Amino acid sequence: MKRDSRLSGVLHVLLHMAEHKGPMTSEVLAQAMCTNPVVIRRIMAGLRDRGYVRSEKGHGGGWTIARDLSTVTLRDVYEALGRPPLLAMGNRTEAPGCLVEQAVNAALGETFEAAETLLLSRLGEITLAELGADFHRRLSARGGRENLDAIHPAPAA
Amino acid sequence: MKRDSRLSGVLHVLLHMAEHKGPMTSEVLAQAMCTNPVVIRRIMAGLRDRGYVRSEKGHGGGWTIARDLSTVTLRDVYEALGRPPLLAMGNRTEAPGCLVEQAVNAALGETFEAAETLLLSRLGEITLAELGADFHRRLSARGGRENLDAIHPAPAA
DNA sequence: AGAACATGTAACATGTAAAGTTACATGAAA
DNA sequence: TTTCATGTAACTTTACATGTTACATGTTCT
Repeated sequence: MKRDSRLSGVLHVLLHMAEHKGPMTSEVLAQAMCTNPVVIRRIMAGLRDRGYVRSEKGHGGGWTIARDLSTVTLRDVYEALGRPPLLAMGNRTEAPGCLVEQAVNAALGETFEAAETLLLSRLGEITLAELGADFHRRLSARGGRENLDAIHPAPAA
Repeated sequence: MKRDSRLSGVLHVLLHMAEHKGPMTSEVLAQAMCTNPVVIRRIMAGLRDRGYVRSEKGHGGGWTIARDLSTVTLRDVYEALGRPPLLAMGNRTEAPGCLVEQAVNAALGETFEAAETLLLSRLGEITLAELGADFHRRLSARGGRENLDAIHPAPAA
C-alpha cells in the first residue's frame, strides 16, 4: 500500500517558509517539493483555514507563516490535513454478526487504537519550532553554509 | 487511503478453520469471506510456506490447521503475509540532502518507528488460541447456538 | 485408466484513492 | 489594464489491493 506523504510534505514546506523572508509562491514551493503548485495549494488549504499560514494574491503574493511556530504541533498540522488515516491496515467490516469477526476485530481494534493513540500523542508533543531548531542544529553542524533555495533543483529544461 | 484488510481477513479464515472439522476448500472459505478462491489461496500461501496451515489437493482436499494455535501469534501471521506496511503515512524520501527534509524525517521517523514497534509488540503478544478462546466466550454469551457455516450467506443465485 | 476434484500460479481486469494536471475564475499589485 | 498569484473544480495518471479467468499439477474415487 502506498504511503501518504502529505504530512511529511507539508512540514517540509512549512520549514522552508520559516527560513525564508517574505511570501513564497505555490510555484516555488512546488519546485522545492518536486510537485505541482495545485498540490501545494491543496495541502495548504487546511492550514490557511486554521490560521497557521496566510495566502495573498497578486504581485509579491504567496504564502506566509501566520503563527508562532512554537504554538503549532505536528498534530495540529495533521488535523489541518483532515486527519487522514494513520494506519495502513484495518478491520474487515462485512459480516459484523459473525462472532469470529467480532473476536478478530476486537483484538486488532484494540491494537490499532493503541498505536493511533501513541502516534497522535507523540505528534502533539512536537512543535514546528522544535523542528526548526533541529534544522538549525544540523545547519551549524554542517558549517551554516546551506543555500536552502538551491537544494531542490528545478528539473532540467 | 484504503486500508489493507488482509490480516483481518486471514485471521478470520484461520478461526473458521479452527472451528471446523476436516479440510475446508478455498471455495468454501471464499464464500465465508465474500471473496474469490484465488484470493484465499494467495493470502494463505505465506502461511503454508511457514507451516501454519497445510493444503491438500483432490477429493476431500482443502486447508487444514497444521500447528497448535497457541504457538502462533498475530505477528507471525502478519509476517507470513509478507510484512505489508503498517502505517498509512511515510516520509518523503526525495532530496535527502536537504537539511529541512532531514529534520522532518528524523522527527516523523522516530514517531512512526515507535508506533510500528508498539504494533508489532502487541501483535506478538496475542496468539491465535487466544482469539479462539475469545470467540468461544462470545459464543457462550450468546447461548452457544451459533451456526458458523450459515453466518456468511452465499450470494443469492 | 479416466473422471471429478482441489490447489498453484500466471496473466489480466477492476475499483479506489492519492497525486498530478488543466482550465478558468477571483483578486491584488505594477 | 496587464501581469501575477491564489482558489477550485474537473479531469488524468499512477499505484496497488482486489477480483477474475485460464490452465497446469496433483489426488481421490469409480
